[in-house]
Amino acid sequence: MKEITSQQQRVLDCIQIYQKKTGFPPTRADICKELGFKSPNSAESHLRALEKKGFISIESGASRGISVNNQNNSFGGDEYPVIGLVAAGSPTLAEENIERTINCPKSFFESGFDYFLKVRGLSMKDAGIMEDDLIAVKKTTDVKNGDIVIARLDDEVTVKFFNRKSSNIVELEPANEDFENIVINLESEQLYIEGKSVGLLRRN
Amino acid sequence: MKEITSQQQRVLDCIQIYQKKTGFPPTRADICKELGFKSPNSAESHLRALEKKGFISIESGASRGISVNNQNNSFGGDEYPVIGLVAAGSPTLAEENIERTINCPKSFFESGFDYFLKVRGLSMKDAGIMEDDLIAVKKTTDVKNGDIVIARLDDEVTVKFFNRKSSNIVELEPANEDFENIVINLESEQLYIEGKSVGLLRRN
DNA sequence: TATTATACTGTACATATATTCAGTATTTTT
DNA sequence: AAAAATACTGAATATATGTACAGTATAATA
Repeated sequence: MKEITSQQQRVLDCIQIYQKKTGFPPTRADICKELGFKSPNSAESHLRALEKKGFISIESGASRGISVNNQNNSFGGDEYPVIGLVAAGSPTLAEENIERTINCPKSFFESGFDYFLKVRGLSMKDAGIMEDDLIAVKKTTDVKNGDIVIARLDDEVTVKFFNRKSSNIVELEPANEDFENIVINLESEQLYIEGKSVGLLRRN
Repeated sequence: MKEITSQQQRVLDCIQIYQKKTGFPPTRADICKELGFKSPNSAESHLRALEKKGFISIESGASRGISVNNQNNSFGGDEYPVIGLVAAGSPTLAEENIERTINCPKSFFESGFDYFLKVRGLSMKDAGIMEDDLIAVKKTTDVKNGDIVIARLDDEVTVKFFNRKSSNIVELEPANEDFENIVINLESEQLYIEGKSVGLLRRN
């Protein structure tokens, strides 16, 4: 995605505001009216530039055939899979593990996310994570101490605080005094970081 | 909102599916193509019926000028206010209390909701409600024992479990052993139920 | 320095599109 | 039994709209 100019940003904003207000995209003439242009070709040129840079798609020949390529704006939503956290087995995006999907804006959780993970057990209850809560998971291996991570040891998947003690020692810490820390020596054990928690959703 | 016929429902579904797929509403011809009609007037008639019944709005003269009147479908979202839970004062929807808004589908929490309430303190921590969590609040006075309610005593607003002991006695129970139950005698004290929690949102 | 991208005005036109009119037939409501 | 709503086909048309062409001017890039 190339850089956007300030005028192109104005046009992009205009499209989204118009769509939010009316329910359908603007025509070239609508954009001109909103932004004070006097020629429909002013809008046309900006639209072509925005399309070239990947911000929008234009359906040739179709009136109002503009669609914003929603990357990280809050207009429109997407279906996110809900994956059950089974005691054994990796929480892959394989279809058999998807319980259902939830429609949710892409930018709902700050840094974006990939799927929801349904929590089993109370090992993180003091961090406010209860049974059946849905954790918004961002797939990444870039985690810092104190992050709530989705970790996999062999086939055991677990949600815990991440704490790197030294270059070879990682501790996975629960938030419940009834559970004990899991100490992993990276030299003798395999630890997979599936991702980290970027948010939480609970529905009563 | 009058009753919808099965054919009109097909047309309404068609509009929403088309919009989700392309980013803009269909023309009469598009609807015909999708549903197998041979005359654009078939679509036109259904659109007029849907408009008359309040399911859609049509902008006269505008191409693709159809907008679905989103009541409780998951297409498109709305801005919901986030209200800070101040120690004293009612969490009204007055503008000065709105910290910001969050774009979220209307049907995101099952029974619908009216606003988000930002939590202060840890009095409900054992129920998994932590500081700065956002509770999805549905404005209602219809609460049952065990519901998490937003209650107001004079100017003090609090989030607690609701428990009616008898016709005159209500207990507001925290989920934290460091806090004590609030016992209210309805004969001598005023209790306002602002609403109840229908969900929770946390962003790391 | 030449070229490309940006940022417009203004005119023109083919076609995409809404919309009306004229029918036919069935079902529902009054 | 009459009227209104539903559910279509088919043709016609005014206009809404995308889009190309011809310019002008400035800033950024090669």
